[in-house]
Amino acid sequence: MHKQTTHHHIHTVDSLLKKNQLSVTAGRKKILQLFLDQPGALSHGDIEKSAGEKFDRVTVYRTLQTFVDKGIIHTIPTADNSVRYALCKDDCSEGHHHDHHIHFVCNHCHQTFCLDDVVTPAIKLPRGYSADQVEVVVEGICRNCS
Amino acid sequence: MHKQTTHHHIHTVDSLLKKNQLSVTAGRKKILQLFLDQPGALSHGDIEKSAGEKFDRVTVYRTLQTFVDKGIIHTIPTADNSVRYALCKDDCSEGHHHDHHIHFVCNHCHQTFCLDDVVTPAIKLPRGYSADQVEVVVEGICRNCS
DNA sequence: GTAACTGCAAAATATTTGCATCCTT
DNA sequence: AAGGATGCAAATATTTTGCAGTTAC
Repeated sequence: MHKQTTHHHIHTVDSLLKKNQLSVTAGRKKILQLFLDQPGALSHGDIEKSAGEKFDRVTVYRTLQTFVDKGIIHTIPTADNSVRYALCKDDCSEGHHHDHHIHFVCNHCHQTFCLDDVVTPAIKLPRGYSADQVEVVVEGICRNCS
Repeated sequence: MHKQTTHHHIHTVDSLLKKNQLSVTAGRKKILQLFLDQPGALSHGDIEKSAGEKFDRVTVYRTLQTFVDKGIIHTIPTADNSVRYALCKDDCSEGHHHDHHIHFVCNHCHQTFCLDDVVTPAIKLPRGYSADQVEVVVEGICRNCS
């Protein structure tokens, strides 16, 4: 007699994908795991040349877009051209991102972090303007580099 | 006897270029004038297909980069891929941008504005982090569209 | 089995570089 | 006249699209 196991292993990655009605595929699992394995944000290039893995460029584009659409990850605005993605930890849903935390770009190690504990401040806009979303990106030196 | 005139006409565009030790060329004047002529931000594409003008693509790239380097314009961080530029109205200098205003992206007309009167709020960072610059981008509906 | 996902090829876009020519100072 | 700026050609890089084969459910 062998030990009973549930037939669905509740890996975090799997459940995240299932929760969003996405097929659980090897590629998606690996890419999502990359986000979970580190605290920062990842660019398309980071993922494509990820250690040991060899992801097809197109699959990475499509996977990232799918994750953004589903509210699993979000893009981070940066003054330079680069597009970076980070896990959504707030209550994002399909078509609606609600990231109320700020983003921090370290000028030393060049990593990007979501500071989940720092809430975006209220902005007092001039008459006539109304805000849907406020994005804050702070540049400076991160905890690891200071 | 004729009225005395200075031999350097103080056109805004000319003086801006001279102040930054740049040769005053037709292309630079026209591109800089585009920024002065409207309140929003411009993308590379906006400039290239600017009404009536036909700018060489490469010249636009080089001119924008030159202006950024000199602190005449600055890039605006956006969550989507697009790169947009706006005039620096603060005290920017070569190699150091100091834009303390916020940026506003209208979800209706899709224009980007610098709200010069809205100062970026102070952000209280967690211990260990230090800030060099704070970028705020607000998305919503602008005055003209509301 | 069927719909969804992936990988390859290739198209479409965007950006950079080299160099000869032209313009500003 | 000399150095910088421009325009063209072409090299690179980035992103999108189509389609046939594969995989998840």
